[in-house]
Amino acid sequence: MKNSPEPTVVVRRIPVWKQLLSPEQQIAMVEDLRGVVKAAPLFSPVTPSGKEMSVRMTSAGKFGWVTDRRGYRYEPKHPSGAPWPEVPESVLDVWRTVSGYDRDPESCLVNFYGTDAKMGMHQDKDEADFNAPVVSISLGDAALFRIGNLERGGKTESIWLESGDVCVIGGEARLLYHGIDRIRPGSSSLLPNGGRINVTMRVVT
DNA sequence: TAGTAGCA
DNA sequence: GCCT
Repeated sequence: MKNSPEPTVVVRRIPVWKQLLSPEQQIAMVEDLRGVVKAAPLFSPVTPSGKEMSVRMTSAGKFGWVTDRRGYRYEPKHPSGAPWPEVPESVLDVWRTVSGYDRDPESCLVNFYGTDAKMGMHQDKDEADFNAPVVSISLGDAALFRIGNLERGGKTESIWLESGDVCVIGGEARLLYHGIDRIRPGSSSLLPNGGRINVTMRVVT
């Protein structure tokens, strides 16, 4: 992969590389992610308030992000008790290309969005060190990504993230509220059954 | 409040 | 899209 290319666009201090991954790289990554899901099956997380999230998720790496009535946190094992699988090399390559960070990620969260899935506005703040960025990879159907402010409320900006796009949430943007408003069904043929995969990598400790 | 529904 |  190219070394530290310039981002295509920057939205609210979040750099976005459109089509950083070629179609061939996207296909290979999806194949790697199928291996992750086989070892650590997708589950439907429940928020601390007891509501089921519309995305299904799993993780790879040393820690995986989970939520249930006990709260949001990183855990060293899948809810089944099995250890999380290794982060695929294809995914790590993206981190090393765009993160600008020395340490490798300790957590790789894999979120699957069906046609109707959404993600409400939130901050990523379950990590110990906000100096490390969050790197996000989009695969499959396009998603409307909304970026807000350091506190709830106020004006927001949106951008469509398409298959192969990568963005980095770091620096001054690290704690911005953000979310996914909707998925555009049929916008990609990468996933035979449609939907979107979002892969996010983080340093957790 | 990593949620939802309702109205326009 | 805006509101909560």
